Amino acid sequence: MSKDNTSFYAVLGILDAGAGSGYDIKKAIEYEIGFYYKISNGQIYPTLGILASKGYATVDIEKNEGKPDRKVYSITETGREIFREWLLRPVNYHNPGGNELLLKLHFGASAGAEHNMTLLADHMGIKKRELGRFNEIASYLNIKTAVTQQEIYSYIALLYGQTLAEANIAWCGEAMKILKAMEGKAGSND
Amino acid sequence: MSKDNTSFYAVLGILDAGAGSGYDIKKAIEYEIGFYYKISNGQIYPTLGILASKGYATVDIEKNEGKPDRKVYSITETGREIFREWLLRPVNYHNPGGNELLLKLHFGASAGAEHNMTLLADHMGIKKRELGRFNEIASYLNIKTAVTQQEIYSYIALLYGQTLAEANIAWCGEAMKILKAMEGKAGSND
DNA sequence: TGCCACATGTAAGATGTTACATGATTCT
DNA sequence: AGAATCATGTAACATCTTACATGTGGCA
Repeated sequence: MSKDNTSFYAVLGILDAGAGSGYDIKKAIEYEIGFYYKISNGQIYPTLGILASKGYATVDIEKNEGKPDRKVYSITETGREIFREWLLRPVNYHNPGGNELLLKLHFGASAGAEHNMTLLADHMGIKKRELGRFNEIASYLNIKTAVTQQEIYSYIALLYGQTLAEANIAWCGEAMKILKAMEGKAGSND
Repeated sequence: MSKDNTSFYAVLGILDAGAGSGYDIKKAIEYEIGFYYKISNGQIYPTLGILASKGYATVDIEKNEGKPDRKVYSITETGREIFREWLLRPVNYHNPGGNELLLKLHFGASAGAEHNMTLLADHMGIKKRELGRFNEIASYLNIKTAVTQQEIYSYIALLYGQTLAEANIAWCGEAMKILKAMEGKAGSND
C-alpha cells in the first residue's frame, strides 16, 4: 500500500526466492544483504501478517516439538506481481533508510541485466549531477582562500561529497562493465 | 533525554552558533548542511518546545505585523553543556539517519581540531576494518569464479562496499591533512 | 551453569515525513 | 493573477528500534 516500505519489499523479495518462516527470513537477510540492510523482528513479523492478510503470501504451519510451530510463508502470484512492480519502479532517492539501489540490484538478478543497467545508469547520472554541483561550490569555497575555521570545515564536508560521488560514479562504471560482460557470455555460450 | 536524536542536536547546534527562530533554523540547516542533512517543520517546532521546556533554550517574542510573532530562541548554559556532551560522544554508527560524523565535524569547528582529528581517525579505523572484511569476502566471492547471476550481483554489491569504504578512507586522510595544516598555521601565525 | 540456536511475537516509544491551516506582503 | 517569502504550528501516519515475554534442547 505504502510507497516506499523498504522492509516490506525486502521480505517479499526473500520470499520470492523461496518460502520460509520469519526466522528464516531474518537469517537470509542477515546473511545475504546484511552489510547494507538491517531488519528487526518488530518489522518482520508484522510484515508477514500483512503479506498474508493481503493475499501476497500463504502460510503453512509446521509442527515443531518444544518450539513454537514454524509458520512457513510462500509468495503468491499477486505477491510476485506486487514485487515486480516495485522492482521496476525507479529507486526512491529520498528514502533515508537502507540502500534501495543495492536491494533492487540484489533482487533484480532474475529480472534481467537490462533493467539493472538502467538502474545503474540512473544512479550514475544522479551522482554526476551531484558532483557537478559540488564542483561548482568548490569553485568559490576553495581550500586556498579559506580563512575561517568554519570555512575549512565546510570545505571538508564538501570534499566528502565530492569523494563519495566520485566513488559512486566509478562503481557504477565497473558494475555496468560486469553486467555487459555477463550479457555477452549469456548470449554466446548459454 | 534520548540517545541519538540527531535533529535535536542539529537544532541545538544551530542555536549554539546564534539565536534564531524556527524559521531561521530551518533556513540555516538548509543552507549550511542541507546537502547531507534534512529537517522538516514537524521536527523543528516540537524540538524547540522541548528545548525551552527543559531549560536548554529561552524564548524572546518579537512582534511582527501581519505575520505570526517571531519566537526567537537562545541557547542557555545548560543547553551548551548538553550540546558539548553530544559533540564529545563518539559517532553512533548504528544511527541510520543523516551523517552524524559530518554534523559533528560541522559543529565541532569551535571545539578544536584535536577532537575532530579523533573523530576522523575513528572513522578511518571503522572503514578500514570494514574494507578488511570485504576483502576477505572478495577472496572467495571472486568475479572470475562467479558462475550464477546471483553471484555476480553479490559481487557487485561487494564492490560497492569496497569502493565506498576506500573513498571514505581516502577522504579521512585528506581531511586530517587539512586539519593538521590548519593547526600548524594557527600555531605559527595566529 | 550458562549461553546459544531455535522460533514466535508484542508493546512502547523514537524518529521522521507529508500535508495541511493561517494569513499578510512583495515580486513576476 | 499567482507565486514566493515570511512565520507559526499541528495531525496523521509511516517506519523502525529496543526490549521484553516464552520456552526447549544442545553444547562448552
